[in-house]
Amino acid sequence: MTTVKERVSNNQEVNQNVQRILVVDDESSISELVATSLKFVGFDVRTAATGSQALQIAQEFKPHALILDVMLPDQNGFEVCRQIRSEGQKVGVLFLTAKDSVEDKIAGLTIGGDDYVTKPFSLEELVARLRALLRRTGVTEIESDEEKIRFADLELDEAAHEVRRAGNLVDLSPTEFLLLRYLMINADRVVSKSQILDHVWQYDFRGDMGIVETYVSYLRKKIDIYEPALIHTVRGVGYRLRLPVSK
Amino acid sequence: MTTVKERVSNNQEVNQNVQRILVVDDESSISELVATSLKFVGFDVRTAATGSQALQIAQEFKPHALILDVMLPDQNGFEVCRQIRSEGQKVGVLFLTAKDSVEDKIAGLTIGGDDYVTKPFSLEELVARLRALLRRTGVTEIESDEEKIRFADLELDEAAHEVRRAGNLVDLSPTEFLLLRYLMINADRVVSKSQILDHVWQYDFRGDMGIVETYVSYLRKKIDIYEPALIHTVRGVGYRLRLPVSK
DNA sequence: AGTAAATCTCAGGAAATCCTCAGGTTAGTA
DNA sequence: TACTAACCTGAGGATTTCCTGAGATTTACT
Repeated sequence: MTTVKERVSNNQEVNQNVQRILVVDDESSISELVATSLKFVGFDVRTAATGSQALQIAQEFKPHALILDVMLPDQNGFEVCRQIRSEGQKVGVLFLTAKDSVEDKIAGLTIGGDDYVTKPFSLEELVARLRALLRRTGVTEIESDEEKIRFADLELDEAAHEVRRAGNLVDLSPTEFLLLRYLMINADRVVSKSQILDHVWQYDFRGDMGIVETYVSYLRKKIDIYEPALIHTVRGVGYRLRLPVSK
Repeated sequence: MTTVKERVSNNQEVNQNVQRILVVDDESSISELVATSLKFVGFDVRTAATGSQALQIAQEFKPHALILDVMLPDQNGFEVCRQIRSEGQKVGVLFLTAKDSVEDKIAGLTIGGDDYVTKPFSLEELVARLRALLRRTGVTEIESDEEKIRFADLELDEAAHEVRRAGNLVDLSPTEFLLLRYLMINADRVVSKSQILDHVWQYDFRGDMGIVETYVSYLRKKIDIYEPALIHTVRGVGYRLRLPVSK
């Protein structure tokens, strides 16, 4: 999450040190959204709007993973996936699919280490799934990522989807889990309610920010029943995970 | 807003060393206000009143960030944003929106590194948000910005939204925080009450300057209970943050 | 279908913050 | 010293923000 500065956005040169992701979706609003977020967290990203364009870019970009809309104007996502793989490229695929489309069909087709996410998704979730996929498919040369995030006596295990406070297992709902992760990733800095909404909730959520308050409240009842309390509200600004200060 | 004379207002030449901001708002009072302030703090600024004009200017000006009213006469701000980005320009966007407008709509759309500020805003806040945005989106080549401002034994941490005096945590309300930041940014120079009002309070505040006195008083009770006092009043002129002089 | 869990809306109450006001204090000046 | 303008600060009411419980709605699973 920290600091990967990519200066030349449309640099055609392939950056060797960073994981490369190719995002394929014909809705530019989606691919832009995803690309921006992924760049922000440190990936090297390209986008394509069609299957054939994706194929073309993949040849020279050699992505570690694809984020691939199942519905594309020229051909379907599975076909694109098959073609790219038939060229010998070892690449994990994260499919994007509409909620109402027949999920089982996708489930059946996402074999191997692949995965899928339904639209609309939340950015936190997308990134988490992508990371898991990269780990699973082992396309990453970098052994960097530990699968646990820690803060104080809090421990969040991505792989096991488990949270512990002072060793005690805490049972969280999916949304609570995403919220806590977002807070932990941003430990010690204030995050506003709209930032939380943007990252934790699905991108088309239209409710008001009260729901963030509600979920913070839920979270507190589960993890801040232990001492000391870690979730602090900064009135008029947002929330912040922090340890009590010395004085 | 007081008096910042902008000399080379419509200089078409692009300054390469300074971050370029394009301000888009159809109310000229707003865009002027914002432009003047940003120029004053060192940005290279252009303004546009419509979406199409913004697009046109963006092409040659290549701004690092946009400050963009959501409501524009010809098209809405999101559309403008999308178009500029679709041309491959990498820009962060700070949306301006009326307080009562449907906030949820914005929340959903300002993903990635973007942010939004509701009208009426305070200039201090706008600039702070803009800086944070530039840091986040990494469009700035300058890695200079630490997220802390220091003066004497005072330390103001933007990210944590925390203030310490001699290491001791000081709890400030949002307005107190903005006021202190303004004083710290202008450390050692006198700032008048109307300057403070212009920068710290929302631009439509209609109360009198007594409120500045009140808040200076609040601040003193929180940070000048320590020795030596740092906030000094310059009678008939304003306030000034300074260390006692040796002689 | 039926149940349980998770999600979301809503609204009352509590608390922090904001702001006005007015009486008291200080600094400058005659 | 007396006067005046500028400034300080406490009090208190208005406003905003936040918390939380309760219920409606959706989703997942049997």
